[in-house]
Amino acid sequence: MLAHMSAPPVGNTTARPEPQPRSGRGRRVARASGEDRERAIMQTAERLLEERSLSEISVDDLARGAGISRSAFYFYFPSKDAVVLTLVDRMVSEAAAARDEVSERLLATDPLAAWRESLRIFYATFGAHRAVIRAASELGSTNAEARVAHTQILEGWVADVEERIEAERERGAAPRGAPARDLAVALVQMNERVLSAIFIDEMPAVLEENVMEVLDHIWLTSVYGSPPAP
Amino acid sequence: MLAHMSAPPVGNTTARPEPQPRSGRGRRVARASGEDRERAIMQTAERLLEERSLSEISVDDLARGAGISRSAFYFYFPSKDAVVLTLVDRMVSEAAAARDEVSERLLATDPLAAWRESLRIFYATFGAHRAVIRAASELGSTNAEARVAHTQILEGWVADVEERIEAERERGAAPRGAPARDLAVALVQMNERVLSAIFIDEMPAVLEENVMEVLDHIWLTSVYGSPPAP
DNA sequence: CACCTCGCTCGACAGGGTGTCAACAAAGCG
DNA sequence: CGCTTTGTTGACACCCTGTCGAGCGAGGTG
Repeated sequence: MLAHMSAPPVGNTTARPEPQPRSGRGRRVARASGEDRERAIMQTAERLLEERSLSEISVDDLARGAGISRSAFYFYFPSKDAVVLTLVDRMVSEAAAARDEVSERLLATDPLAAWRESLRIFYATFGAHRAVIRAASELGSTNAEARVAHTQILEGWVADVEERIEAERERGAAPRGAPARDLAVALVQMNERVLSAIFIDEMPAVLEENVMEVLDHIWLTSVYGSPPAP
Repeated sequence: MLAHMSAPPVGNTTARPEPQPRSGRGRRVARASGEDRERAIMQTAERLLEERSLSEISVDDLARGAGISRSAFYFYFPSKDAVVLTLVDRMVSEAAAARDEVSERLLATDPLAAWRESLRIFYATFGAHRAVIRAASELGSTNAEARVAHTQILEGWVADVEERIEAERERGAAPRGAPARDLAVALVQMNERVLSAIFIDEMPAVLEENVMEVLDHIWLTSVYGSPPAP
């Protein structure tokens, strides 16, 4: 394996001589003023990402933005990528919390509303951090750790959706058609793709004012409907 | 705009002092043995991309693989990215030709079969060049020209799908539901995402043996079906 | 045949980015 | 007060990219 890629893997905290116990991705243990600097770095990152893409931002930019030297940056994060990963973590946790709340509230009483509400949760949460979404999708193509995280996140959503589909089939509300797991994967991936296209200002994209209607339509018809006979 | 990104934009052929007339993306006008070298570079690229990601391949690797020096490489292509773009062009043309053939043959007589066949075309064509797909998706996140090309390609497919949906609605075979254009965008993007996940060995992914069934299902239910009443 | 153009090749260079290190400063703390 | 922890820094060693001027060799031209 080559080790000289332009965006090297991050976070193999184990193989690094750490003077202090660290949690997760190179974040220092909570202590004193260093917390401020760390926050400053993350804020700078989020701010710069609103203007340019991740590959157009250097460690130096991040450091200067936070008022420290480039080398000092490495005291707080092992790499530029690690900063983005932290930003993404935060955003994903936010979405997970909101989704759990919806499941709790609607799943048993009104499944159709639960589908719709869940879709709206992701739209709202991720729509509020478009710069982070853009960076995350960029990261996925170069950074192995990012891909692992991405996999875990999707896997969680897929499992949740699969379970709901099975439940609807169980109670006779949805027909047994395509394999539930694979249907779930496809729908989750569609969501991801459709929403990020909108957030990243890709073209073509679904008109933002129609996106919830369209996603509702595809999810509900494919879960509850059967294809036409030939 | 900063110009010091690690993967700089390519192909602005206009702003470059070209000694010879060039067509498209820095490709030389057809002539002598240079053609061989150019092919050698492309072959090397496709071969190396089977093993490592685009960012792990340097211009030097490509040049050495083709038996020339790094500087000589720049005689043939303005950048690493341009090589990939050329590879992608080739693949997309292939898919376009196949799709046109299907439209011609099935669209008027058997619309349902036309949907199914079209899905299979993309699966087969792109599945045959997985390394290129991987590289293309990596390129999209850093290279502006790649994004433009991507947009044009998708826009073409979307227009085609939208037209077919409208036609089915016109003749009363499909219900008028979600806006046809937006439905088309969402479905095309889903395809792209689901298939590349499979080809790139992402996880989670739809099981490859189920993918056609699942895509058929989602396309047909969402085009021909109506969502359940609350 | 001599010449010259032109396609092609190369080494060297300049510039930018990354990650690491040893050394230094300042702030607790026993 | 000395020692450790927490920050901070400049310098260094690399890697990669894109450009340039100079050179080489084969084919056409006079």
